[in-house]
Amino acid sequence: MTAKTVLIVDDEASIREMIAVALEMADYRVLEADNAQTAHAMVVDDQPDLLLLDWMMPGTSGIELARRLKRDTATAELPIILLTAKSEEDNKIQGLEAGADDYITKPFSPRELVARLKAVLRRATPTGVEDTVEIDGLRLDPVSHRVSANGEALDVGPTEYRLLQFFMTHQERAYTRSQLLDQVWGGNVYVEERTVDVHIRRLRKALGDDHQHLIQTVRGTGYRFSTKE
Amino acid sequence: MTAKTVLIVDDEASIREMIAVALEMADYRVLEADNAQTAHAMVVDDQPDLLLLDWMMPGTSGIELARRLKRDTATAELPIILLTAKSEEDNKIQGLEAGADDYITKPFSPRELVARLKAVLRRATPTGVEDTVEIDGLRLDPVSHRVSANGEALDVGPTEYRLLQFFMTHQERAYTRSQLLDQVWGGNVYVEERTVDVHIRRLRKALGDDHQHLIQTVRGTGYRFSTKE
DNA sequence: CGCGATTGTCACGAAGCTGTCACATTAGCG
DNA sequence: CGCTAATGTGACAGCTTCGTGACAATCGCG
Repeated sequence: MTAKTVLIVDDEASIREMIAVALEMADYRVLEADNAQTAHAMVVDDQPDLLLLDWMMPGTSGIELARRLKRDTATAELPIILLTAKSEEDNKIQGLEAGADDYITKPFSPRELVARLKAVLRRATPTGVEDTVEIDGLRLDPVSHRVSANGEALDVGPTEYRLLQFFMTHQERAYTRSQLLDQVWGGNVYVEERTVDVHIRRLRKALGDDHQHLIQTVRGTGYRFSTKE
Repeated sequence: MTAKTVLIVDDEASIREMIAVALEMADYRVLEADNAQTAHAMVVDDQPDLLLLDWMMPGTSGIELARRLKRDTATAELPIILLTAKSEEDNKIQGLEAGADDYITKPFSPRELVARLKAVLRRATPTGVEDTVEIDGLRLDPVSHRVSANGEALDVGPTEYRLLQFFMTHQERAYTRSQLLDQVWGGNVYVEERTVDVHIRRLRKALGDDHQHLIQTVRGTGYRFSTKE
């Protein structure tokens, strides 16, 4: 999973700092801006995944920025959480009307912040619907997160599961170790290429004698999933 | 009674907006999607109580989505109201055949929409009584709010009860801790994910040796309720 | 207010998973 | 047939995830 980027907009550096530390501990990438003008530019340039926006700021207020961003189709999808100093219920309504996805009143615990932020991001990025794949009696069901061979459950580790899922949805095509690392491990990990071999072996072992022929070695290149030959 | 959640699916933001405002005034929770793909994912993840579906959309059409949802047992119960631009009677027939519960032609007044929607929901949840579920000798009765195993009463705390109820009505599907927090604890609470683990353990303990195998750990992902294996 | 039940969090240990290495085996080639 | 590069395989240390008991805070109720 790639780290999400959060843009913090607040005119008080100390507050930004506090939030930034909390977010970095929770493995988010953090950007900062101290006014609406800069913030707008950064939203466009850096495309953060979420905006933490202070309500009260000199010049263009936070809510004004929120409204502007929601109006522009290019940025309308960006989830926004508004921060505000006091529990002013009136503002809350205005804030939500402006298109904010959540609303946190200061003071708040870093933990609460992170939790709310997770919730908003979770809702913003709906997980795609994946269909069950069945090939040659081998079945992978993403909904129940299970693998079975001719009805019998197979014990497959997390990485082997992802590897198999990738293969089953990309049959009949040879992949290099490097491509597999990109697709299955995720782009920016650094792992030895030979590691792929080890997981291929673990997967073959898990598949058992009946199905390991599906994972084929393409000498000098990599591996392929295929029912043929 | 908790607010009902309505998922609006339409590719035009202005229409969604109009409907959303009307529904929020009538105290419904509103979710939105602008294409069938996202909508499908949200139905699965967020489990809305009703689907407001536009007939014409780019890509997979609304009616196609309706058909798919009605075919899948997990989502077959979800009431669907189809929206359509003109009073095309042919479509109406097709729509009802696809499993839609009602059918509204644009333009419509917000009041009409809310009224129809209420009617459909009323029909869908008969007197608000949920059925008792019994699986593998384990029985959960929402009326008496009790759990029993092979006739013998089990001592289950409130949270464990809700957790079990959710699981028993959503078998064979792996859920992340995050999803469980959304579904069982409610969307906007902030709780540590590991808390789920603790309640899972309490539930397992309460179920006793005979039934705790029903709650399965999906390593690296979350948990699943299943009778198999 | 006082009491038991419930809840969320933590710390710790167990269990499982991961990446890497060293060495065995194999395929391909002249 | 012998050589070399590529791949298979078993072992293992380090790390992550999960289960579990304890505990303090809070809730519900008399």
